[in-house]
Amino acid sequence: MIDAATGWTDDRVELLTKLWGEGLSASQIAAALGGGVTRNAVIGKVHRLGLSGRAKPGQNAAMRPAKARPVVPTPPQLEGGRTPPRDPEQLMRPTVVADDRWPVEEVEIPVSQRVSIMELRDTTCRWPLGDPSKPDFAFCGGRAVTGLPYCAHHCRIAYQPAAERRRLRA
DNA sequence: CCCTGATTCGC
DNA sequence: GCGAATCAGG
Repeated sequence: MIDAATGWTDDRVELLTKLWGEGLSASQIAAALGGGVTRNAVIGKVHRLGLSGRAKPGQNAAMRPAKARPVVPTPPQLEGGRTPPRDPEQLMRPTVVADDRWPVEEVEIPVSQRVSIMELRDTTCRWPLGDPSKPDFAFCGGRAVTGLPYCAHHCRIAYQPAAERRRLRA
């Protein structure tokens, strides 16, 4: 194990810096980082890094009053209306984790809370589940992190730390 | 009540 | 260095 959850590893700091620079709020970044990191931890780190004092509070794309279309950061797959793989099994398991040995907690998504596209609210996690071409297609339906399209769990998957092969070499 | 970042201060 | 608690605010 590579002390991931403990302390700020290079890639976590990297992601923090990147997302902060993109204007995401501390809580949003905390959700993306996962590992029990709180927004306070993020803010504290931001200050220690001297990243504080961002441009303008509220000018962030992800925080703006969602008008026309909500900003969808990094859908691992299924972007656009494109229908990627035909294999339902693959769709059910967005293995974005790929080569990373990132400790993404395996949390089962309660099928019971899944919602259809009609039931999506702005605070509903839009993580796609299932085959879009089939009737059983639905979305995660969890409580999305404010300003982001996904719940905390799916944020961790959507916002993976920059692939750093540097350490992977080990 | 939801959220925001800023600061303090014991660890 | 870290982050919970707290503060000040929207």
